[in-house]
Amino acid sequence: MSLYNYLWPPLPGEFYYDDTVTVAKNLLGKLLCRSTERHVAAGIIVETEAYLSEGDPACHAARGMTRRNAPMFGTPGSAYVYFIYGKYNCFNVVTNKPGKGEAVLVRALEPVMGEDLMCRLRGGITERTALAGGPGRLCQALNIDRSLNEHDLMRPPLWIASGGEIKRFKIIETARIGISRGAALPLRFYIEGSHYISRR
DNA sequence: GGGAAGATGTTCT
DNA sequence: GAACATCTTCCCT
Repeated sequence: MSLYNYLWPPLPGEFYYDDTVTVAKNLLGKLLCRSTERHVAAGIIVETEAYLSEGDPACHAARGMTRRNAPMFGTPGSAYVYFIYGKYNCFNVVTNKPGKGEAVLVRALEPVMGEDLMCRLRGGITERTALAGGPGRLCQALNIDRSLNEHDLMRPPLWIASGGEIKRFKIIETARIGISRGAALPLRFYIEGSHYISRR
């Protein structure tokens, strides 16, 4: 148990056993925390997308379980990480109920700690808005890859904490980004006015 | 500030 | 063999 896990205790498991749209909204303003041997990096979640098992053809689980999407059917509060476009990883949080096949894609962070580490992992990029603004970027910045599949997000080296000190904000709902099927559904959520989201 | 195009490799059909 | 929950670079206005 690291010092930072004590300072930023993980959200309880019940948080994730809820309607996936509700969890996607509730994750906004929370802290995604990553520890390594020597460092801790963390950022405020400012943008998410919900992927549903019913009526949502864009969801990886829409056509049943495969080897890739199996972690989506696991325990709410565990990680689903997949590899995309030959280069990038995307980080999701499993939600709802075990076996349901739903998840929330975390799309953007506002860096709050360990920016030096994020900068290095991102190949020297220094603009704060580009460090973790985008699902592929935030996985690079926090060194998240498929080895963290099914990781329990109540424990280091990757956990989600309450961002208790974050002030009130309004949630904007839009269509999701980068998909062809189910593209009209309003399942993307972000913090109004945030400069750190992936796209306007 | 925005649009187009190419890179890249795993997964599923 | 096609699709893909993306990013970067390059060129345009």
